[in-house]
Amino acid sequence: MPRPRSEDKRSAILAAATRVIVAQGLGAPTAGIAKEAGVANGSLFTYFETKAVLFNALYLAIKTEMAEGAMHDLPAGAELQEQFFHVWQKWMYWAVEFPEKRRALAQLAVSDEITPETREAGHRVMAGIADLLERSRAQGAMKKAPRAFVAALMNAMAEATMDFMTQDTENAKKHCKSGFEAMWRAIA
Amino acid sequence: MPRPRSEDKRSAILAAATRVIVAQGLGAPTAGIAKEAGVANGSLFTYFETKAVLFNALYLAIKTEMAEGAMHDLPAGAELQEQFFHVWQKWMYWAVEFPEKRRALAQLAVSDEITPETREAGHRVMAGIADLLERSRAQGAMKKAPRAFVAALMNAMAEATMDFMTQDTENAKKHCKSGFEAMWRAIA
Amino acid sequence: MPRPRSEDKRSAILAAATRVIVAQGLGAPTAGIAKEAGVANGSLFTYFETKAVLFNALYLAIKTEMAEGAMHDLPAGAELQEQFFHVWQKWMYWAVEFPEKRRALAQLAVSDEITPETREAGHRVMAGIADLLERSRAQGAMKKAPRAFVAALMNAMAEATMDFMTQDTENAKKHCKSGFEAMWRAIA
Amino acid sequence: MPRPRSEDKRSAILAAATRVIVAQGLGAPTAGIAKEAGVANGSLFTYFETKAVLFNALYLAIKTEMAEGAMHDLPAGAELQEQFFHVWQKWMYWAVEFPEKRRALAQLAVSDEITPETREAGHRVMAGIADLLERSRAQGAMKKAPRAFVAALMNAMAEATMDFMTQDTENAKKHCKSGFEAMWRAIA
DNA sequence: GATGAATGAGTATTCATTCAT
DNA sequence: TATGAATGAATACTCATTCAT
Repeated sequence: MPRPRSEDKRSAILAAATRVIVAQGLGAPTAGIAKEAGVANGSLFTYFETKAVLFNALYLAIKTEMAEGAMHDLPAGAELQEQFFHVWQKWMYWAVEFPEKRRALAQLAVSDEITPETREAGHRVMAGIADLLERSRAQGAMKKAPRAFVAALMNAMAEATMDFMTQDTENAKKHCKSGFEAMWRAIA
Repeated sequence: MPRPRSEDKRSAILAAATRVIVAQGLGAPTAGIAKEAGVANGSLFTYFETKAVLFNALYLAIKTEMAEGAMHDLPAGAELQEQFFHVWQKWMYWAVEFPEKRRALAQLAVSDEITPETREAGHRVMAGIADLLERSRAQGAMKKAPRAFVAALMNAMAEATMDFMTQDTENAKKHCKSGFEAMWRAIA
Repeated sequence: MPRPRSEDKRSAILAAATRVIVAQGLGAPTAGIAKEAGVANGSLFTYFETKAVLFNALYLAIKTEMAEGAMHDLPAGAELQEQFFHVWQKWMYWAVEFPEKRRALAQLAVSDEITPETREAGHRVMAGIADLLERSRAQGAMKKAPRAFVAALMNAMAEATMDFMTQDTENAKKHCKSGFEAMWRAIA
Repeated sequence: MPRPRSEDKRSAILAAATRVIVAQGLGAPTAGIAKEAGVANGSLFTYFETKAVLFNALYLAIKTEMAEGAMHDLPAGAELQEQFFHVWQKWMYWAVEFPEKRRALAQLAVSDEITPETREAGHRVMAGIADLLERSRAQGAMKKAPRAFVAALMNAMAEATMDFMTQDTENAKKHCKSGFEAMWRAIA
């Protein structure tokens, strides 16, 4: 695919979109995003054909970054539960560190602008986590439940935990652990 | 003695809004909602001052109905876990029976049109479920976690279960039970 | 012409319209006028078929009242200039006493809702003043100018004087006299 | 280097507004003005932020043009009365030549959309005439009257004269002179 | 006659996208 | 390629008037 000249400008637009979406929601004018990014409003459309394309790209970019954050430094040799907890922790702390990205992602996730293809790509990007989950589930209480159901439950619990950690950063560490344990009890 | 304001018409507008929101999202034109309700587009505004007021009213109406559905026929004398499962089941089946209401509610819930007051009222309406949860948590694995965190986890798991049941109605009953058990393990 | 039941209500509407027009201009909603008058919005239309009809009626009512105020107690036996000054004075003081009526009248006068017929009727109502003017003009500096032109000049000067008196009520008496003298010099 | 904002387009919008206001009043839709100007309806708003801003700009533009018309070719060395008559004549003939501009100005002048700042700017633009008037008044019959009052009287008489000249163009010249003389008698 | 709910045409302004420069 | 002016479709809400009660 032919990339437009400046990768910097592309990133600036994505970063600006994140900020603007958090502040004003998905209804925010593209002109505002362009301004925040320091480019002319028409230029936005040389990097992203439509607003929807921009949103899909942003969704995937944030989700990718989140997954990479979570899988970073995975202790491959360790016990399964320990590996999972490591990932969980990185995941949660990424969310606490980049609350704007997470909030933008949350808004994008419920939007009907995000296509099934983009959502599918989002899942693929999370494959590492899904794999851990799969191995944890296989012998546990939910061995008979469909894996997608279990994944949905884990995700839901992860989101709830992130929310709580972000709201009450003082006790973030405690909530992180307690959320993980609840998830592990539920699923493994 | 003019025509009195009609409760029927109010309900028709709420019901129409539900359908239209599911089909077109929150950006749907008020004119479309009015048409779907069979009233003139100006009439919508004699029942709801603004679009935002309509959305807040709808959010609360659906949430109230959902809570009433869940708490219906509660076996007050039974064991705690049994009571909770009863409520859980009614709750899930309400969601399966009225998927449009649930989808509309989900969209409204993430909208920034819904005021904190409305959200607060929504919580009050769910007090019955919150109370059961509270009693379940008090002696269990999460007795030290903040109740709001536990409530958030339960809600998240409930939503995930509803989604799954709605997607795979054939096995709805199984998923309902399995979701409840996971929740109970996690929380009680 | 068949009069509606209550003359009181009709007057209340006219009075309310005066106040509302001053406060909000001619674009003010009929509903607001009705409310100010203490009647239901539909009732306004049993007294005045349309908003334009109401405005025409109000224009004429105020103009009539103004003319009657001006011609009151005319000293029929006196010198022409004295008679004229008497009328001028009454006219100006009516304007100072009822500034709202005058402001409403001013707005109505420039509106294109007021029909030529209504304007014509307004002139007839001012016939007494016009007659004095005519007698004053006939021998004076403007004896060759069309009477309508002279009337227009006098009116314009009268309006300017009223404005000034209303703005600076402290010196109203002085301005009244000075305005009259200027008019007399110009016209007689 | 995008298309620069076009001064022509701005003027076209002002000219179109003049015509449309005369034909339909100040309530005329902006879409109509845009169409008359030959621009898209959104374009109107790149030149004037709101309808009110457009109206204020138009008021000032017409008033400026009128003042410039009146003060053109002022015979600076001549007698005061002669200078004044020169200005008066130019002023009146400007009004006769551009009756639409004058009618639009009259409508705008009574509108409450025109801000005090704009009115103030309008006065400044007429400073040349005000100055002549001031010099004429200083030694005359109205030397003791407030200058604002005298200015108001002159303006009122000027407006009345313009109206009459426009209505009866055949005798415009005569009315022009006769109006001036009346004004001079009244004021100087 | 009185009421106020019902009607639906009407309108300023916004905004994604295009395009002349 | 970058710019920002140009475009015109889209939309919440208002309001004169009508009409059921």
